[in-house]
Amino acid sequence: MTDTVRVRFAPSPTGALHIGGGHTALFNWLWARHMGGRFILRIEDTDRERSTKEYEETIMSGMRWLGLDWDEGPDAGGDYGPYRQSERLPLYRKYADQLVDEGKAYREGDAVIFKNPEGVKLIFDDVVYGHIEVMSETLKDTVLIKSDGMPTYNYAVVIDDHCMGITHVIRGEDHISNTPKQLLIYDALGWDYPAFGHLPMILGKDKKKLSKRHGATSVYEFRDMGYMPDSVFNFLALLGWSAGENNEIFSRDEAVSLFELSRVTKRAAVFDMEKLNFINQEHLKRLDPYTRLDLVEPFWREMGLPVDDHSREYLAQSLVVLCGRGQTAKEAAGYSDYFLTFEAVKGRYDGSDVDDAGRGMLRKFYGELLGLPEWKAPPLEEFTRTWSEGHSVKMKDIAMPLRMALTGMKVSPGVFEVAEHLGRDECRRRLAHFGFVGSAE
RNA sequence: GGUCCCAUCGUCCAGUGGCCUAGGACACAGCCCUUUCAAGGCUGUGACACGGGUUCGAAUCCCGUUGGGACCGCCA
Repeated sequence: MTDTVRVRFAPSPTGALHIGGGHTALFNWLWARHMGGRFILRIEDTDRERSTKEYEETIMSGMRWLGLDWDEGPDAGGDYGPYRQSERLPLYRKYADQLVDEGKAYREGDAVIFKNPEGVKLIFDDVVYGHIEVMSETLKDTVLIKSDGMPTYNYAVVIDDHCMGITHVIRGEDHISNTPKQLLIYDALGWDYPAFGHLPMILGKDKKKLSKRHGATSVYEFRDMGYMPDSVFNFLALLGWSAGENNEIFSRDEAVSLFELSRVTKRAAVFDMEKLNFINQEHLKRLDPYTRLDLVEPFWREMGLPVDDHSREYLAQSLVVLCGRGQTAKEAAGYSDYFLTFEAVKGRYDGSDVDDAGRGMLRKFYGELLGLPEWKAPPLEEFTRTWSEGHSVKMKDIAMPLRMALTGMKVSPGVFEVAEHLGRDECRRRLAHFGFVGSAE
């Protein structure tokens, strides 16, 4: 039991779950699950100014959204709690006092400061970056306890990782230069080092560290844009790791079984929206219609469409007809409004692009079409093809107006599939509205 | 400035001394399919930063150069 893997994600609750934080959490989670270990959530709320309970909540729900469940944490409990640093103050105090007593640290005002030794070679073998060594004289004295009684990051992280039995410290590459400082504290306390595995940074398109300037950066923004948790998960997992040469679209379970910390790459990765779009579309395609419906429905509602006027069956089938069009649930919702209401069509199209001569032909054709015995896509298409040949008009000259009248869009799924799904009566109603079908005369 | 890290197509990855005239994916271009758009199929453009070594042999190892990045807070 003592040698099971224990990893942690230790965010500070000073903002929503950032895409970089999500990446770090994800890799920790993958390693824990792959190894059958424990994934711990620790809240590093030692910045009294900026930490809030609300952000703590936001971060946790962001992780839940991504499907990263933790075994120990502020809400989950565990044998190594408390899991909020603000609640572990006596512990930090205790070791700080010990360090002062041993002459390894000194007090300055209310603060406790670690005395930086000289001539010590600090060495660690990073699971990802390999052998790294730094001489202690390149470092300075570091504050352990701040004047307000709170521990600093570099100190608390050591105490907690040790006391919580963390076996692998997996975090962003920006912490590599912090590691030697922490090593000094491990040494001073006579503790063994955990294994360290630093993760490559995630950059924006301009190759600068990802920030708000790059648009969406909190995982919630991706949810709101219509991305699936599974695809954000998949995409993030691909930043700095690969599951093998021909395996880019995968599930959580597949990632868990394939993941290897030693296969993580060192080079910073650029966050590429295009790739995320592709991955999301792939995951969307693989969904069964009703699950897809659950994803799209909120966006239809957001658009003010009459979702409740239709059956679940009809709505799900609408997405089947849509057939993978749209890279996000939001796009899919936007591409399919005409299935829910004719109003959307009327808002886009008024039939004025058809001249009188054209209208005459269309009335003749649509009149016959609407009279067909079977209202199914194949016979509709078959009839249309035959008719267009018989009257020497191009297929698209009679199919396109139909598309416009039915969907109000130049672009849609196969128009006969759309017509079938809409039903004969609804099609007649829409065609009649634009005068494409003769009212009695 | 000091310390540390990184360096393969525009982007994400594969590649761990010979299988590499460097492979896949996204994006891009063309073609096919076709009632539009997607999807799908096919084809193409496109990279080992540079210079020295080591070696019979280097994208892979070593050194240097250049270019990026991180850290150097009583932030985390």
